Amino acid sequence: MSVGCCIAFPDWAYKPESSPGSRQIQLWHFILELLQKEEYQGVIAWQGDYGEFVIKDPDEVARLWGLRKCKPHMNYDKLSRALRYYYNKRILHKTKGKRFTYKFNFSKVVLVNYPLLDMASSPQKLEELTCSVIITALLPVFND
DNA sequence: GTCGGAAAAG
DNA sequence: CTTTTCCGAC
Repeated sequence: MSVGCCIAFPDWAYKPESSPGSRQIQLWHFILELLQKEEYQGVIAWQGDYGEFVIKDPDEVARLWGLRKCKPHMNYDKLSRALRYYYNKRILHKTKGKRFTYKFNFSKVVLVNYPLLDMASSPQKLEELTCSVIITALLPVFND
């Protein structure tokens, strides 16, 4: 567990500059990025349970991802394989039965000394937080 | 559609 | 190490 300025998050969410995988944007980070922007709600959006999101337009998400990584031949088949590698890493898991739906493991994300809410001692409080609050808190840490 | 092995790229 | 590419199996 690593500690940031205002929040503490698991090591899977922490990628220092020197870390091998940090040189290029991580897929799950990119997903979080799209999820945060309203203009992509027709392409990918939060839906269902806490941390759950649905890819409404798989081809478009793949196109956007390919654009970011300069991989013109990216498609949902390949993007989804990358997402499946996250299962064992406990970053994501599949919401079975729901098409194009995955779920972030925010249960491993613990916020401490949050400016407005005191949830460090109450796991229930974390569940009450909206995903957008979590993302808004996490993204500044990951961005340059 | 989803899964996960295998090989390979960076 | 993460992700890309390819693909057989269900």
